[in-house]
Amino acid sequence: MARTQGSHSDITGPRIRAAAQELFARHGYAAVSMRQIAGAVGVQAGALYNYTADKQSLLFDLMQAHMEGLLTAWAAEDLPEDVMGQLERFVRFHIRYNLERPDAVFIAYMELRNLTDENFARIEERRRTYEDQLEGILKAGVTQGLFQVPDTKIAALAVIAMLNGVLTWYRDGGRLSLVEVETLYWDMVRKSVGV
Amino acid sequence: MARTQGSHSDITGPRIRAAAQELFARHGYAAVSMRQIAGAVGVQAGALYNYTADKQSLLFDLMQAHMEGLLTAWAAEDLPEDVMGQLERFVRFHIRYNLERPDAVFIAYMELRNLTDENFARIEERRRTYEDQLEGILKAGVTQGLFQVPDTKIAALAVIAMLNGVLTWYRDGGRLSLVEVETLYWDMVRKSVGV
DNA sequence: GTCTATAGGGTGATAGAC
DNA sequence: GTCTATCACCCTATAGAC
Repeated sequence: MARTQGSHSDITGPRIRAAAQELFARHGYAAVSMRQIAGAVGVQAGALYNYTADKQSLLFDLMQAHMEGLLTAWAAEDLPEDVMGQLERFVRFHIRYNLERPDAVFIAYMELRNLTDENFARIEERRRTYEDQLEGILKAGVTQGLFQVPDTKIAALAVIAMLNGVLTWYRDGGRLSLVEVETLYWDMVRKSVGV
Repeated sequence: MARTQGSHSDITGPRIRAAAQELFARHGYAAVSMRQIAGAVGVQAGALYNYTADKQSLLFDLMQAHMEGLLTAWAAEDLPEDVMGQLERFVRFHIRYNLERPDAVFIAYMELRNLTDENFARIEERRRTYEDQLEGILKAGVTQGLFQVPDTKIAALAVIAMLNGVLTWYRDGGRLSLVEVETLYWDMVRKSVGV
């Protein structure tokens, strides 16, 4: 069957999501118009509505896809037996995964208040599930007497906040390589949960 | 001299800044209109322009005032002689000061990309000055052999990012008191810079 | 599937009356 | 100092031609 003129359904959708992700990350969801997104893709604004119900769905789909990707990638990690090794794996995984997709991470943290209540609850549940992965490691370490952590929930939040901070300053080709950054943060995390 | 009817210059200005701060923190700068701010204050939109040149100045003034207040308050702290005591003071000061004005802190971290280039540079300089306060303590501790910190710049950023994380979950009247939170974080920071 | 055109309603900022 | 009215423009989302 011959292609209809101007028909690009298989590539326009991904290009819209890519353009929206970059623009939302740079300027913020509320500051970006559907016309800007369309312009970045090279179509008219009306064409966007063949791929998304509305602007809110575009934001939610990006955040949802990011959280699912994060959880799936962590679940696919082949973890070592020892808890200390698991914690190191988490630290390195988190830094590396987030630095590889800074726009998606930025949106996931900055645009929560632009979600509808229902969408917010769904993203929040995914985020909590991720935090629980780290807290589980900390709890196991406490049980085994390896870690000295008075409050595993707060410690998990503190570690993730610290690791997320990398995104605000890391630049490719900067003073430190990715592995050096991982190692610096792993050193701080390891000591912060120790005796 | 008798008051002109409807003249409230001495109180309307602060009320506009307070309303803008709350609305910017809750919904984001780009999502809040001058009409919304005026409505919260109880005036018409045109009246706002007796107090601010434009919307951008309103945002910048809030951020600038916050950064100056933060630096001034830290400078006023009566620091102990020992470096370990100084680090503890910084941790407790940062958590307490920020939790007392969550809206201002939220704006200072979330709305940087809505500043003009010139305004961004001025805020960024203030932020860097604050980070330098912490890095100075870490450097002194390394010199004295009290701290084991391979990279004081990264460590300062990591500690501040960790402490800022408190803002995302702390609620008045929650499971932990302010002092308990301070102590939990101080425990983690102390260990993370130790040997 | 994309286009043009448009509905219906916002936006920041200003002018001039009081 | 605040008001009302307005300018010039932008917004999301939809309808119907091609």
